[in-house]
Amino acid sequence: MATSLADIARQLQLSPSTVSKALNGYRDVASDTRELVLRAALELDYQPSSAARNLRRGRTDRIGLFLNTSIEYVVDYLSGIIPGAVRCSQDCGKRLLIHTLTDNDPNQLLQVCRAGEIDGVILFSTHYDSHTIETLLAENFPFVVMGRRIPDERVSCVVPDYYDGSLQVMNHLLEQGHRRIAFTTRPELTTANEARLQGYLDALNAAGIAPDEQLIVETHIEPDSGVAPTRQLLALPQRPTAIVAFHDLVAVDVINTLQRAGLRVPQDVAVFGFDGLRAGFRTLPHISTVQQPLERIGERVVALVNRQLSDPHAPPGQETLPVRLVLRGSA
Amino acid sequence: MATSLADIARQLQLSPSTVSKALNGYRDVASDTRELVLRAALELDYQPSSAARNLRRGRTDRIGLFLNTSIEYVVDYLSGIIPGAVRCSQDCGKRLLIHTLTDNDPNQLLQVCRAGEIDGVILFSTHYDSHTIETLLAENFPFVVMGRRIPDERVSCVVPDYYDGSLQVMNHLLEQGHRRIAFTTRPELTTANEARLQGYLDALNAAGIAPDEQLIVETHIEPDSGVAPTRQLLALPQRPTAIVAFHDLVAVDVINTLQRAGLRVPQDVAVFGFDGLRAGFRTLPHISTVQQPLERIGERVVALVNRQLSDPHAPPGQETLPVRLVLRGSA
DNA sequence: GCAGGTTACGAAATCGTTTTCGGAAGTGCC
DNA sequence: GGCACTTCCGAAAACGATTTCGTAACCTGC
Repeated sequence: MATSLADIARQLQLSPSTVSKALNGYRDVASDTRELVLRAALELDYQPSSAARNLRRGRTDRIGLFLNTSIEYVVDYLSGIIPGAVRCSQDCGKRLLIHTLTDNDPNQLLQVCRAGEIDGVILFSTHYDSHTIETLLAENFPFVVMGRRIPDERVSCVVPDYYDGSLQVMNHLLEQGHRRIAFTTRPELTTANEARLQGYLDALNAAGIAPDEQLIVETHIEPDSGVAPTRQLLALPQRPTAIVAFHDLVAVDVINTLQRAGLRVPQDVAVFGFDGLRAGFRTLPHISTVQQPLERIGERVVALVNRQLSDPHAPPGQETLPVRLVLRGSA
Repeated sequence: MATSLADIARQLQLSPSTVSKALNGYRDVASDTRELVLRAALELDYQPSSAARNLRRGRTDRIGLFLNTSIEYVVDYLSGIIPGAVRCSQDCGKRLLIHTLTDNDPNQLLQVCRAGEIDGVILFSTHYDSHTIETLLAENFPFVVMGRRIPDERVSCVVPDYYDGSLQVMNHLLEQGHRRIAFTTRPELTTANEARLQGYLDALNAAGIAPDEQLIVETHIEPDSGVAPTRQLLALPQRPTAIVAFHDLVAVDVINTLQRAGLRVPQDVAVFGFDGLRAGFRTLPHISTVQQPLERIGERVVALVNRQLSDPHAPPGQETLPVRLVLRGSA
């Protein structure tokens, strides 16, 4: 049986109210008694009942994040985000909790919010769901979308500047003299996708190069899904001298495939990825990439949730964070 | 403001008790009223306050898992475990929550347990901590250790059969005619480590081969940490024809390094990993490995926690799950 | 009609905190 | 001594659900 406030009160011949106030730093307590209480609490390993406290206070000081099917890049991305998010939560006096969804049921998210298990929620781009967002807005529940820009000015979100990243990559390659630059893109139409592709096209355009449709190929992030597109590119009569993958995990496939075909990276073909996940260190050479400020994204996301928590009327924040070219060897 | 039991009660001219009983399936309620209540609850999007319910019931139906510094292989391992763990929790009527530790403070784990935020906890091998375990035992708090055997029969744990896995790998390689087989091991002395090494030695011994100390090298799981040991092995006057890495992520480095040195995998050097993480699909060829039954581990771990929850006097369970050789190309 | 049983509901206690409010004791000042 | 003020503490009311227990009302069978 866990020790309660009443236990301490009984032992010290005090009332629970006084004990509570001593522990919560009310000025309402003599410093002697506070000393006593603190000592007793420490001695008894007292930890206030989270349920009781949450019930009474009407809040939990917890921020939730939902993990759906454990897609590889989600987990990888998540682990990049977490240090920043955890640090920021701590600074705000909150704790970050990762919830698992059974069957990826988006309703569970709403249930958890309505049950008051968390005060605010971070929405991962992969379970963007307009019904969820509408409901959260309607119920006035604090939330922030991470990694995707939502075309609704009432929702807060934090996104990396994919467009600029794409421009940076292209300008770097163009400066190096590359003229035939291939680009892999996702089949789905997301704002991130569009931004990357637009950067690619704009950069080519600015350099006076007409885009070649054969150099734009589609691929997924599944294992090996970058292999076929790479082979396809190599089979072209005039093969590209650089390949920009929309994600580091795809770049891994690209590099492996190139090397398998006897080509040297970056001498024969330069390769770029996006995101700056740890997977980029698992090839030789390491992957040159558009580094997302992962820790900072985690930090800002939590900060925006926290702003909504401390001021219910705070305006939503839509933040675009700068990305950074990291040259590691593959380009 | 969220709707409460009282709101429904007021609307239907009933008492909160009756509403509660209707929602919780007591036989104590006329089926007509139950209908009414259920309909009203649905209509009002009613969700019981988690805090109130937990407080009153003295339990949360939540199982916790703690994520410390997001080490790459931890996250990767975790994502393998989770589907099974989530499924099993759901079957037991529980939910799985992943907690983040600030500053990796093991005390936070105890605090969360004592605060009654969760009913039971899954201890990840990476934060094995004898003080934590002693305390949990002393306070009679349900927990199960995952991935590491604890030399204390009061502790439940679930581990893959590393020893057998090591034997299987070695026997496979020996059958293929390999005689000079290198083995990478971790500097730390863990039971898993010992088991793998023992399997290696026993298999060599059974084949009448004297172990060569030069073929046993130490390495970490950091990016590139498998590179130097591989080069070291290649520099030997008589280089090994097979390399067994203690982890898939190390095997990635090994393969990259070999290929970089112009050697073909598996023709010139065969490579094995351990664990069967997705990283194994990110090389060409894919990594042959000792596949852990990840989903099943997740499932059993939750099942053991749940057993302790439903029967406080259930004996601890120490389960060793069989592993399986998966040949994917690198050996 | 009446004892005994069942059915359907509500009153009230309870879980362990927090927080408001009131009051006793002490202090300072004229 | 009286008044105002501060300091410290406790009583008690919440928070929102669950659960025990009591009790009307209704049935059933003799």
